[in-house]
Amino acid sequence: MTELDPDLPVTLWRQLANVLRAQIEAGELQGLIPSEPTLCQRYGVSRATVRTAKASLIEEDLLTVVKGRGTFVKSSRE
Amino acid sequence: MTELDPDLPVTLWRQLANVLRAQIEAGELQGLIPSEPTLCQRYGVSRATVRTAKASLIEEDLLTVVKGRGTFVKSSRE
Amino acid sequence: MTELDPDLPVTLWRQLANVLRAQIEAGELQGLIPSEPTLCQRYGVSRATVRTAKASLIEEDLLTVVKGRGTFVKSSRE
Amino acid sequence: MTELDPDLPVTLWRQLANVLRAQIEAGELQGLIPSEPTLCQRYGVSRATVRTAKASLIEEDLLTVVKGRGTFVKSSRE
DNA sequence: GTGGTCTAGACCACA
DNA sequence: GTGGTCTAGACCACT
Repeated sequence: MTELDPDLPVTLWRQLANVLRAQIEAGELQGLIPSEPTLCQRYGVSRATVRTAKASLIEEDLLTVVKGRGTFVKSSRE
Repeated sequence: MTELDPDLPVTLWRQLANVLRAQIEAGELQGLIPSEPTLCQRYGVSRATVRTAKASLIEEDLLTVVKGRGTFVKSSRE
Repeated sequence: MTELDPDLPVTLWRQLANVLRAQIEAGELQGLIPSEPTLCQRYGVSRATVRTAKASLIEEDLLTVVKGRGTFVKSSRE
Repeated sequence: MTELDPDLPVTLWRQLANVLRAQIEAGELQGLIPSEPTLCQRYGVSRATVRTAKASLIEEDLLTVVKGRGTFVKSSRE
């Protein structure tokens, strides 16, 4: 599993966004992505970090959120 | 049909309650109101949202429930 | 699919219970069984018929109900 | 620990409200009460059940909520 | 075939 | 890391 490094001169949320973006572009992450608590545990970061990383990917139009359902990788990708 | 907007800064159940209240006051909704599953479909929300909206209108004394029969607009309205 | 016959001198719910019991004993029905509305559609019977059939299988200790989750085939079967 | 019984002819949320009310009146529950997920685990119920129970105690003016902080036993009790 | 209760778990706003 | 809102869908009691 890709690890995040708090000692890098890059914010944790940006590292996490990079990791997730890479997984999406590699097709490893499709459809419904893991929940926020799951991502917190998996990458050992706080909820705020996960949310900021997700917000940045939503801004990039890579993710979309459905309230009460979860967060999904945008399907309109080729 | 009145639409609900998940992006408004007011909860969905409150929007739904407002819509139903307006229909009741306009006399468009009388007697037996549509069932909860029907309201779910019509407004694209979950049953919990429908129930919360209805609970608020019952609290306002606009609706009344008859077990096993359905929910009715209070007749003591002029 | 096994069909139920309203013209038989056996109640529908008993026919349905027999069908389900056979499926359980054949191992075709395991774990979570279909919901009540699904069974209604599949066998073309009313909700009451499904519930009576299920009640009889629960009485026989073949099924167990978990509120809010569903109905399960009893695992303590060998 | 007080147990809740799904088989009693009283709803789970009402049983839970009764338990919490008794603890408050006995002084066993003071200040910040356990979080909703904690109460879910402790009493083996869903969050919706916990929330309904809490809503009834808030209605009774036994509890008060501070957004983002938690739920507290009303201090104006002697 | 209605409303009543419940489960499981998601994201959101706020501190 | 809390409570707030929401989704999806189960069984139950009653008519």
